[in-house]
Amino acid sequence: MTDSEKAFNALGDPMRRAILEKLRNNPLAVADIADGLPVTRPAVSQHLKVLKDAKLIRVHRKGTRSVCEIDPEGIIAMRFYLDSMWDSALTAFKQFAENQQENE
Amino acid sequence: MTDSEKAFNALGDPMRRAILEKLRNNPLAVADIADGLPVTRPAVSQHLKVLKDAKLIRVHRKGTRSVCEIDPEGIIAMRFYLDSMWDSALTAFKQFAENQQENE
DNA sequence: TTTATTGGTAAGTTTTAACTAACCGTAAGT
DNA sequence: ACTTACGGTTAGTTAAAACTTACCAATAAA
Repeated sequence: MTDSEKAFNALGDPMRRAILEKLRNNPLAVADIADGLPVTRPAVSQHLKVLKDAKLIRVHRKGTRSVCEIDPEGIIAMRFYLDSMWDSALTAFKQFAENQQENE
Repeated sequence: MTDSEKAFNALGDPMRRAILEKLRNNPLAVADIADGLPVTRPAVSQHLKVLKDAKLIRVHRKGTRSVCEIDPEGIIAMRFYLDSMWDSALTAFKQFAENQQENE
């Protein structure tokens, strides 16, 4: 499975998007992420594993704490996929317009 | 729910990504989309509903056929979200670097 | 060396969503 | 008018994945 596939799978879940939102402005420890969310800390821990595997976050130990921050790599992978899709769509529209003109 | 939220939910599913891939280069009718996919046509029909609601595809009737094509609007919504996330991440990294320098 | 703090993991349950089978409606063709 | 092609919808089933509880390991503080 490619990075972008993993990333799309990961961000398909609203809770994981909420987690990523929490990390938008600053790195946070796991407990801080879980705080305020309507799920238990183990659930958050499992989500973090998925986000990490999709390269949407990076984690580094700081004593007993696991500090999480956004990883640009996953974001880039998704952007690349979307840009490619965007280009294809534009090309398809252009071709369609040309075909229309032919059949006039 | 916002457009980008719907779009992320929609593309979270591999089958829906496969469907979008099929539409990458040209519009297709429902049966043509279902052809080759390992699921039944009704399943595809339900996926198309989700994709349409997320503004990732547009559908227009042509006789008895429903012709589907990529809708740029949903793509744009996701790109916008990712760009915003990207900006935040960069700013956060910059701030972190500055804080590091202070504490030297 | 005890005692918190922090967080990862496993087992089992619950919930969600993907899927199929069956059915119906509409438009074209004969 | 009959028939075929094309697709949307519903009900019910199945499969996936999100979640909780319980437990354990590692670090830091007392």
